[in-house]
Amino acid sequence: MARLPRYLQYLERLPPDRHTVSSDEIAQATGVTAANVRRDLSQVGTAGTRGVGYEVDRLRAHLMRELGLTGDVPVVLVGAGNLGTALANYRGFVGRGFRIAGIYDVDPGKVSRRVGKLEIRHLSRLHEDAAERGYRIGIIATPAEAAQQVAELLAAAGVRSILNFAPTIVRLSDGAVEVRQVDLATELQILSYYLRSQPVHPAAG
Amino acid sequence: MARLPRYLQYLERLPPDRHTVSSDEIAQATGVTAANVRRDLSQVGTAGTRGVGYEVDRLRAHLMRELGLTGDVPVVLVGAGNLGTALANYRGFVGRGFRIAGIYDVDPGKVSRRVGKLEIRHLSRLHEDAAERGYRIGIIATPAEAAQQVAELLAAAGVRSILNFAPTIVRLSDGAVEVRQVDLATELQILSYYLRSQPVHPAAG
DNA sequence: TAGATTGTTAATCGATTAACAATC
DNA sequence: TAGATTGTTAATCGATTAACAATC
Repeated sequence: MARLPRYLQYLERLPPDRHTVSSDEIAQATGVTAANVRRDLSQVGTAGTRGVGYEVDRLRAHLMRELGLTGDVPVVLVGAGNLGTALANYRGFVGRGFRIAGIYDVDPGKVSRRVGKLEIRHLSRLHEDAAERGYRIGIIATPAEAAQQVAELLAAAGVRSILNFAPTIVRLSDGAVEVRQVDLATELQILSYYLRSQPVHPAAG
Repeated sequence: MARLPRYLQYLERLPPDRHTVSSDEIAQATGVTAANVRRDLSQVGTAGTRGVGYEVDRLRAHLMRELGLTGDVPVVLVGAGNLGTALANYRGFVGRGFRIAGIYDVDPGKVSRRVGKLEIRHLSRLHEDAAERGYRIGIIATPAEAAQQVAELLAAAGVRSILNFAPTIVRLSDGAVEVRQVDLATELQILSYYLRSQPVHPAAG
């Protein structure tokens, strides 16, 4: 269920003195209906208390377990350009159970340079490193032309989930690999769709 | 309809000698069912030819018009850190109808530096610039703490669609502003959910 | 004509919601 | 007890799909 991470995100911003939370509060904060929140939570086996709500700590722990965020999922990043570097430095991952455990590129000008604490390694080392470091999730931040090939390398290296930022669709025949496409231009196009019928709006407010 | 951009993306990668395309081909390439493709296309008023398929050029032009990609949508970017810089340089926008028309930050160390052809401007100038440059879409690439306030500034400046990369949920009371959340850690968490029940997989293949 | 493929109907499926009994 | 809030049922809604007549 794609909403669980949103609930978790909300819980994590709650002040530490909040001990319980109601489905209605979660709903308000996340833009979901209260009935839907309760349904989602009961579906993943969370127990609230009638008349009281959900215990924040237990709910958070439960959601993290449910999402497989058991502390430390090693993530491998391919592509050390602008976007790759930004992702490697992205603060949002810290404390959410993920750790960038390796960065790869094929550009000799980039290989062996450092990004934060990690040294960029040549892509040819991906396979051997994977066995050792146990990469579970792969991020593709390469140019479009390289994405398909990188996806296949990642799959062959045992990665079972891929997040693709390259502006191209990658297809893997292996059904066991989950691929999520984050095409930034596509996101803009979706937004643009909503602009469609709106008049140009002068600066207001 | 959030699938239109995917169809368009597929059409754009087609070799120039392809004159027609069938719903089945689009379906295969984008991972949607053929019936769904036909339904989507007919819903936006595209006409195919029975027994032949869709004319590529006409379909592409139609989708672009439908998505409001009439050449040049000015996009404003707030936050000139790693992620903001990466976004400003992102190749995927070019040729997809978008143009980063302004970059803003509040850090004096960044203001008036250059990113590509653009000079980073102080956020306090956003409102006046907006009237002049007609920003339609805003991208938030700031730290989480600043995101809500930036969203409000953007809305007040007349921006009607916001893409938020900061790892926090922003809420705008103004229903006329569409906000899309692209939380990178959330994307990973969704992937992680699919890893959940899978055994750790040794490097294969 | 024969083969291909659209556009659309009708059936199905799943997700959402309102509502309320259960219960703290 | 009275007020609050869950968990779940049943109704609703919308999206997906199979299937096929229409038609190139």
